[in-house]
Amino acid sequence: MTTTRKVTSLDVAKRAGVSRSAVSRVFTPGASVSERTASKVREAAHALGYRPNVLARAMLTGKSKIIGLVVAYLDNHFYPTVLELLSESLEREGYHVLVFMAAHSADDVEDVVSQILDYQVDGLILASVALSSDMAKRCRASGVPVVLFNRKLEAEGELAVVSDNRMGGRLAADHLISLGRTRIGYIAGWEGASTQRDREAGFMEGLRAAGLGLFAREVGDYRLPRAKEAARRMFDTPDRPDAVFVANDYMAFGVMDVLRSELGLRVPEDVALIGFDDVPSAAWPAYSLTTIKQDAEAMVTTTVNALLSEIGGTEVTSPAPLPVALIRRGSA
Amino acid sequence: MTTTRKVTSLDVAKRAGVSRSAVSRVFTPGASVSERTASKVREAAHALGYRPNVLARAMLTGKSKIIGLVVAYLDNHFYPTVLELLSESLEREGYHVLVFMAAHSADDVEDVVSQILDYQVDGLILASVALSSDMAKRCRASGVPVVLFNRKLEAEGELAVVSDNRMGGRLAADHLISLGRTRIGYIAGWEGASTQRDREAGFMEGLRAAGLGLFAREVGDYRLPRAKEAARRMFDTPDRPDAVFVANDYMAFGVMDVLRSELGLRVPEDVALIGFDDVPSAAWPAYSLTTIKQDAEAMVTTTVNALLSEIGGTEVTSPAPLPVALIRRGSA
DNA sequence: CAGTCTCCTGCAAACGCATGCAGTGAGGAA
DNA sequence: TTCCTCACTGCATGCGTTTGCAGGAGACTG
Repeated sequence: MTTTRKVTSLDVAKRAGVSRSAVSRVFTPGASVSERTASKVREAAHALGYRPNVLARAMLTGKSKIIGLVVAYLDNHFYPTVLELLSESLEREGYHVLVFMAAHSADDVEDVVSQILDYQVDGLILASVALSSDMAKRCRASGVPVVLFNRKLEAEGELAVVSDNRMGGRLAADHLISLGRTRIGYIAGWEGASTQRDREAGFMEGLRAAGLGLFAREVGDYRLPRAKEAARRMFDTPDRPDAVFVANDYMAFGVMDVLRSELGLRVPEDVALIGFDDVPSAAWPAYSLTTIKQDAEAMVTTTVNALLSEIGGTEVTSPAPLPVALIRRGSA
Repeated sequence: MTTTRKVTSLDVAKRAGVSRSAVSRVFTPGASVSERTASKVREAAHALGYRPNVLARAMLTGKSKIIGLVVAYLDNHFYPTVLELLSESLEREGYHVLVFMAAHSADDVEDVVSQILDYQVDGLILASVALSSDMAKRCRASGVPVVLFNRKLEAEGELAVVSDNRMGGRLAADHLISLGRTRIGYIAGWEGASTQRDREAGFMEGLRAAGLGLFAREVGDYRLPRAKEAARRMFDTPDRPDAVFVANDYMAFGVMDVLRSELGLRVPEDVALIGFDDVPSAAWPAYSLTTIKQDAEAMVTTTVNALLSEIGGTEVTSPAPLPVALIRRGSA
């Protein structure tokens, strides 16, 4: 193994016949260098294969150009999409994404956030995961801006980017009601999540507005197996709902599978089904899932803007909830 | 904004009445410290909220404890799964994952790899993406071990972890033949990928062994829209195949959608369909896709082991292709 | 009690870079 | 010519750690 020694700015400096400062300035946009030395340096750098060491620069400037991302559920296809968008968007701004997987326990999140802070990240995005207010404090103490993605914290004034989940729930209710359904059920997500609470609240509001009550309720915790169990409990009985709103698409797929494959029910004839998120596979004909669309792109753009502003020193407040839309497909 | 100043090892040292070296040693496993000072330091550190700066440590030791991951297709559900496994597995070893999205062009990969190297990563995993041998050389020059995940490079002796794609293709062929199908088609992935080539080679081998030729061939490039177009070209004709092997599950879903929803064909009665990967949704009843299972967990474990060995200085050679298995479901 | 060993500790030098400061030279104005 | 300005450059310092080295203090042996 010909472990070639690492090539530093000094090597380039020597080869170009200038000082280390000069080569540093060549790689620092906006610094004062003559075109003559710049080209000498560039040539030497290229010949030696030199590129500035981001870590060393980070130490000095205090800016690591890396953003920490905590994420929990990658099996819910919404999050891979978001990750992809986020990463592309941040790369465009010269940042990169350090990914941390969190189990769902608060302890774990705590632990993970500590680890992230060790990397001197310039910012922190928490997706699908909440943050203890204690932890939030520690982040602020480290001067690391954090934004919650698709989750909000009631108590604190934490920066959060969310869709209008309440309106989404309302749209779902209105749609099912407009279809003439009356025995309407709800399969909830994880009760600790603000998305779950808001979607349910909006949904209930819609039912109430039509003078209806909830016919049945189960909780699926945003997990596939739990959602399927929930569906069985709710529908494997003669006195079953004729419509159901499921708190996200991922669970809705499982519910639809149970309805059609296990219980032999027809969707939407026997039961109308509506999900939330509009993940790509919701559009696939095998499911053709009617759903409430969250605009992932807008959410990501908003998140990145907010985060970068905050990093730039601008005090920023949580943006308004982003609009959602009913996407009518075959299932309702 | 009460931008609390960053707390350094010196602060801790002063508070604990010791030197910086002492606190450093407390946080360096295996260093020589008395229990007495260790506890003093730990207490001071806790009180001040001190944690060692990973970046500073990285500069000195040359080990950043971060692994670069380049990935291209996150819409193919195989890769989110892998990312999750990879990240968890590496976190367990004290590493973290810096994610880079690559477009599919070689230029872009080149560019992305350069960026990664700037971060002084300890290792590099390239998933779903190939590497020019020139780039490989540069990595080796930087002393950064790289392993290709689910892709191999014919030319170079690059470390690569792959399944036995050839055997997978063979299994697919054998199975379709055992079903009595004779007009058998193939929808290829991106022709630049070794997975595509190997799967097709194994498949052809199976057909030949049964004295059959390929009835039809189209290419889907591992992209959903292209796969659907390919399916239309292949099946929207009276003289159509009675079975088709699709180079991965992601495309197979699209193909099945076209067959059933657009062309009104029955699967498997009219056409038997078999995919590759065994992504989680292949098991969902709406598709119930017969497929060749790649053992993602084993692939990840193997990858991590190889990478860590290489980082540890052990020269390592590409492991043998990992076993695959036919998963019989409803589609064939 | 002297000598030796062991264990622990602090000093200082790195790691690779950015940046304030002072100094150089060239060019322009008077 | 002289003085000032301005664009450029190098020196030296510092970012927050780790670590080789040498010194100090006990502990142990004889």
